[in-house]
Amino acid sequence: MPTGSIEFRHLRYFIAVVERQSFRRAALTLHVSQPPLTRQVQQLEEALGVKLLTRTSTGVEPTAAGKVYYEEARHLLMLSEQAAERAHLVGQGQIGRLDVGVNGSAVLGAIPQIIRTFRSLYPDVEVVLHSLDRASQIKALREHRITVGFSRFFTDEKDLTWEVIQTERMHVALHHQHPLASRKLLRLSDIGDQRLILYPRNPRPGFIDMMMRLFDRQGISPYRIQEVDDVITAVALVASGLGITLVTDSGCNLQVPGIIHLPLRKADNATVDLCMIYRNNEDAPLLEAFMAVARNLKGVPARSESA
Amino acid sequence: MPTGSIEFRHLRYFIAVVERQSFRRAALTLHVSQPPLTRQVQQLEEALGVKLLTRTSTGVEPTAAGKVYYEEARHLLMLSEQAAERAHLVGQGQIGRLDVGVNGSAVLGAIPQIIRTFRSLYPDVEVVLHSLDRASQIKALREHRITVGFSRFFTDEKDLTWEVIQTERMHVALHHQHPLASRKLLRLSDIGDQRLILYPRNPRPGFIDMMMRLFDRQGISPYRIQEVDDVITAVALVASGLGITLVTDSGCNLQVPGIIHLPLRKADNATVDLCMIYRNNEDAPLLEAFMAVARNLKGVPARSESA
DNA sequence: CATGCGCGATACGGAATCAGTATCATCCAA
DNA sequence: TTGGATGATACTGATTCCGTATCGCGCATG
Repeated sequence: MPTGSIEFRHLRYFIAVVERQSFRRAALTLHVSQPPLTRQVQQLEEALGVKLLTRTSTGVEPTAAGKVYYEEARHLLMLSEQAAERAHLVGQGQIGRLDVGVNGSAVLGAIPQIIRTFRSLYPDVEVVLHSLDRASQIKALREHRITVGFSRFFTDEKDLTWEVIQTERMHVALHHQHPLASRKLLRLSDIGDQRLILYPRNPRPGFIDMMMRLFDRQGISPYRIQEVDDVITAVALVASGLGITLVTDSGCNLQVPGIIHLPLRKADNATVDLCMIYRNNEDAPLLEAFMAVARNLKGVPARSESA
Repeated sequence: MPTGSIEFRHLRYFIAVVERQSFRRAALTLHVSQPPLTRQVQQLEEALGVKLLTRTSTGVEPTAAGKVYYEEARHLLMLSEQAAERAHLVGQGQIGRLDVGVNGSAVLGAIPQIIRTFRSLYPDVEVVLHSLDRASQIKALREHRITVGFSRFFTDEKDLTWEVIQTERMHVALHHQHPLASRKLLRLSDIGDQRLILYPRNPRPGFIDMMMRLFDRQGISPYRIQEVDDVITAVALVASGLGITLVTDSGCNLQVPGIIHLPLRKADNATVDLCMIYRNNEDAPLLEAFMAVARNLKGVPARSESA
């Protein structure tokens, strides 16, 4: 039946007294006078209902219970310091866990480099990747299952913020025996009548719709379009000579035998963004650190990874 | 860089606020007003150098650091309670460790029963037996390696106390074909001229010297004495027909084929004590409990263990 | 045997801390 | 727009804690 509440002060004082085997000597190291030590240890003994020290004329000696509680008290103080240290580090974003939502196709781009750079700067942070499409990322953000998401574009949401991390130019991927393969540069009008393989089929609106808007802006109406699930399928079909497709800078990393990539002329503005989305007013140091890394990679071409 | 000292109060308040997700609700359960909670949590945040809670209009929510520290704080409070409980139990003598010094020959007597009874009363106390001769027990007591020792007798020491636990009568162990084997009762004078096997050879003074004093008191001078190391060797020699020996009540437990035990008449006062020794003014609840058990077994014949 | 020295325990006054009351700024909902 | 709830703040009273002075006690020493 504990009378008063035990506080860390009791433990600190008791430990000092045990270690110095004397109230007076402990008082010196603690920079307090001796009476408070006597009182605090008395309070501790009363709270525990056990005599912790045997007072002799030459000093003090812990009882059996005192020896046990001494070890426990030291352990508690150590754990308290560790807990404070841990909380501090988490607050600084030095340790912890960061859940990132990534879109299937965007993973090929700047994301690997962002994550690699982040992990080298914060080696004690666990980065968990969640493969989620755009809508799922927004849902996961609202449910706090992820802290940040990546996709090609986002719609405005009142509780979320998104920003463009990177803008990539589009390239045409075609078979090396294709009639256009000898060109150095292509324009959108060059491929309007080609058999176009676009992706992904879902979710809509998506990359396909962005491209269609680009064509539409120039009065071009592609009429031979095949929709597939992902960029890899598209490239595989191109390698089989079934048509041509459009890939980003980073999509060019997807090297497949028999396929060549030709840039589209700048004037066509055939670009696609990589966007990052997160909750408004999120006070997460890890997110701040991660966003700083991501923003620093702006403009760094995803292709120039010297492999 | 912690400004003030963290106390358990900070942890208790913080935990309540996190669990109730509100300063006001936490104040109700803690039976304090709301402002102290605000201040204590602020102090905690300042000491840790981290914001632990995000204050919203509907209540509070822990930050990443807050979640981590909440778990740590709960753990710390739990450990503190456990430490208090443990120290209390140790103080009550309910748990702990008791180191007992035993003498080789005395182990056959009341000691097994004492320890068995003690262990059934205090099942969570670890009883450690140390096989030490008389001098080693005294040394071990002074060095706090054991808490209590057992032997046949002790010399007075200013820092130690000893008391008689049990007094056993001596019996004569002899071969069943021995000429005296037909008797019901023997007197010391009957065996003065017999071939006597006594023990232990070391340390001196010991059991042999006690017996010799007994004979001397009656003007008997045994002249055919063989000293061996221990009671077991002595009994083995008796079984081989090489002489007779003297054993205690408990020594009769050492049943060997071909050997019979005959009591010595009471008038000869052929008895031997079992003594217990411990440090003066020892404030060890375990020792008190153990001594209580040992004293209660006084007069209980060691032989009457219904096997 | 007397005495000095060191130890922890105690008494009391002042300082620091804490808790309680009243109030404010803010946000959300009706 | 307004009412209700939230946490933060200012100020005052109460509690706790600490420091100085002193006591009683045990042990060593002359």
